[in-house]
Amino acid sequence: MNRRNTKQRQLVAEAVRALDHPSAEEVYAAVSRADSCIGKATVYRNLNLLAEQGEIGRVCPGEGAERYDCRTDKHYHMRCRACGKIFDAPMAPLFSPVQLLGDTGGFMVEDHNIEFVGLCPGCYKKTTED
Amino acid sequence: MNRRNTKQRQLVAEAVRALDHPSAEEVYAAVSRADSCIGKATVYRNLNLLAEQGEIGRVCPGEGAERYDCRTDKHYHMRCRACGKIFDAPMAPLFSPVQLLGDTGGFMVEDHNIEFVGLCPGCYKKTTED
DNA sequence: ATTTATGCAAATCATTTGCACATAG
DNA sequence: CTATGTGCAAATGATTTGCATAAAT
Repeated sequence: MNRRNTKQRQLVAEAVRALDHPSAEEVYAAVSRADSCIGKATVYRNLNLLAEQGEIGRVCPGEGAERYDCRTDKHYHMRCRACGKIFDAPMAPLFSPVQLLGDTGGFMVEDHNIEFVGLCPGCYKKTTED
Repeated sequence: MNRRNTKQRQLVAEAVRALDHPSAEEVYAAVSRADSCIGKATVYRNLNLLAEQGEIGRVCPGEGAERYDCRTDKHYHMRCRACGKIFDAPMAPLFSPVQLLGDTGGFMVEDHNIEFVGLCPGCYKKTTED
């Protein structure tokens, strides 16, 4: 399982870094501009691979398609319920959130995520423009 | 839009209450036992309807299919990364989590969710049985 | 009687997989 | 050379939708 450095993989990694919390579809669109022959499956495969290797982050929103993240450090997100866009939450990760839990009944907590949901500036504006 | 009280809707609501954070598929399986002719679309439509009306809760896990919840009060969940099952987290909901946030840059936070991820007792046992 | 709901099948959307061919190391 | 990766099309899984029919009110 020696990973190779293909042009396609590089393009996918670059796209994730250039875009802001893109979906696979958005990465595909961006990468297609540089290499119009690239297959969507290749984009998906490389997103999974880069995420597994810790080179990019993966965001699993409560709603909508997966998104990818150039940041790989622990942080939380805010999701706009109107447009689905993801934003970094301005909040330091909880140091030891497990201390907030009572008796889990034997459930081994390994990780946690916090998602804030609301309206991004653009979508909020639209709701007040009526 | 006067909602009707159909046998199917009752069965779906009962199944959500009888099961523990079931998926739509699990609700369908349970309801099929009482009414073998029920359509899967009817189950989905009623789950959505009951959730919209606040009669049941909906859990959107970071991974895996949506799940439904007899509890409708605010609470957090723990998800087993091995079997996908959802458990209630023994933790009081944060009173005002928005206070934990810095400047959101105009993002209007309306809600938040916390998901703990790990291994449930059963799946943890399996990992140590080797 | 009317309107809301159902069952079925087909459609949709995001993602993965099989396979023959291409290519990085 | 040979394992790893690619492009394509088909498969998958969860959920939604269109439509003719059924049943609550």
